[in-house]
Amino acid sequence: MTDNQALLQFFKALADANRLRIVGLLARRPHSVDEIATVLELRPSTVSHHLSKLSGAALVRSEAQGHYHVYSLDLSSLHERARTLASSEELRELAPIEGVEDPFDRKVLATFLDESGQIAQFPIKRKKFDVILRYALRLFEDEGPWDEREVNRRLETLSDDTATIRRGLIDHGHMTRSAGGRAYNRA
Amino acid sequence: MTDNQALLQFFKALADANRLRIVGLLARRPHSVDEIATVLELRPSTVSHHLSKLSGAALVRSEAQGHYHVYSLDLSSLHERARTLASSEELRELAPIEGVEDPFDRKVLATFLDESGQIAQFPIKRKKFDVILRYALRLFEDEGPWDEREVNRRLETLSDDTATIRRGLIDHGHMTRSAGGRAYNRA
DNA sequence: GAATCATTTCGATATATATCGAAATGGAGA
DNA sequence: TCTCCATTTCGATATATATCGAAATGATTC
Repeated sequence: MTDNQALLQFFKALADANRLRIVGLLARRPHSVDEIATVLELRPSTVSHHLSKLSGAALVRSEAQGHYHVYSLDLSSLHERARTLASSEELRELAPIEGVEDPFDRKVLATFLDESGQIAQFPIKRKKFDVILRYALRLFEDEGPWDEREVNRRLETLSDDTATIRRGLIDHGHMTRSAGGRAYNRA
Repeated sequence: MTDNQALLQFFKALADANRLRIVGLLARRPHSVDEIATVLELRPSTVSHHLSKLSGAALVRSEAQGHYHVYSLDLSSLHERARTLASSEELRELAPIEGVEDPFDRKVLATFLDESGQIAQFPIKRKKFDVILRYALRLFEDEGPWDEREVNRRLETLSDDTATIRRGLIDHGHMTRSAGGRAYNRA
């Protein structure tokens, strides 16, 4: 389950009028299935269905007490989601970068690329900068070597500051230079 | 449209994978319908459908630019909802108090009553305290007068502190005493 | 171990809605 | 005014899901 799937499940769990009413009840105190069914005038089986959706989204937790299952609200989960909604960075990650599987890479790219694919800002941390560099390497999957003008031409699709990327690719060992520095190759 | 309906609409708007992706795109920069359709590989009519749902929840706003309609994310609305999720008081209001129509009264009762109907805490502000008192008056809809023991017996369903309510009912003019203070009547 | 009780699961049905193609709309530019 | 273009609306269809009653489950109590 990816983060995005979990977030979707969260919203689906709350996208129902009766489930919102259940959350409202549990926000006051824990309730059993039967109590909820009585107050909301629903069948126990229906309430159980709703609770399983809320539980799947980690919004509620249940504890067995005698014959009853007592459900209570998981506030920490709610607060966590509230933080996501308030964070522009996390929102950007909702639109995944095509073809990047690794979650960390996705997160970094979502943060530092704008939607047109341009690098909005270079990461300071080496590990994150490396993600950008590996992403840039995708532009060089054909047979090398390439001269500096060609390298620049391709890197321009990522940023005006081609020099920073080019230097990074060399310094981080993703590319090597030969022919007296005039020819670039993949490492 | 009540607050709760609006909140439901908000969650429904976000309870779809493609709409979450659209939000992710708009979190980076404004997009036209056609751009979104291209990136997400959906028909423009489908994207338009989604945008109208997001717009109905006040999550996005659109501006006409030439032939294009440019949609952008309404962050203030998102932040507002994030605050709701983090507020236990607002969550409690999701389960309405039976038979109370006035929105202000509902809010006050949701805040100061626990689900068992007990008064969790007495409001300081006179206006809110008055809501509680009017709620307490529901216990006296039959023919009076009632003696103090009877008044207390009924008020016990609301709070152990029957004296505070009883005094409030007199002081705020909802009830009067007669027969030398031994008989209580509705004002 | 048997009976009881709340809860869950299952099967069925009705409603909601995501998606598309086609047609309508409405502005911008000629 | 007429044309063009993106967008929206409409109609149709397929999928998802809310709800219920009945049956199964599982734990507690006698």
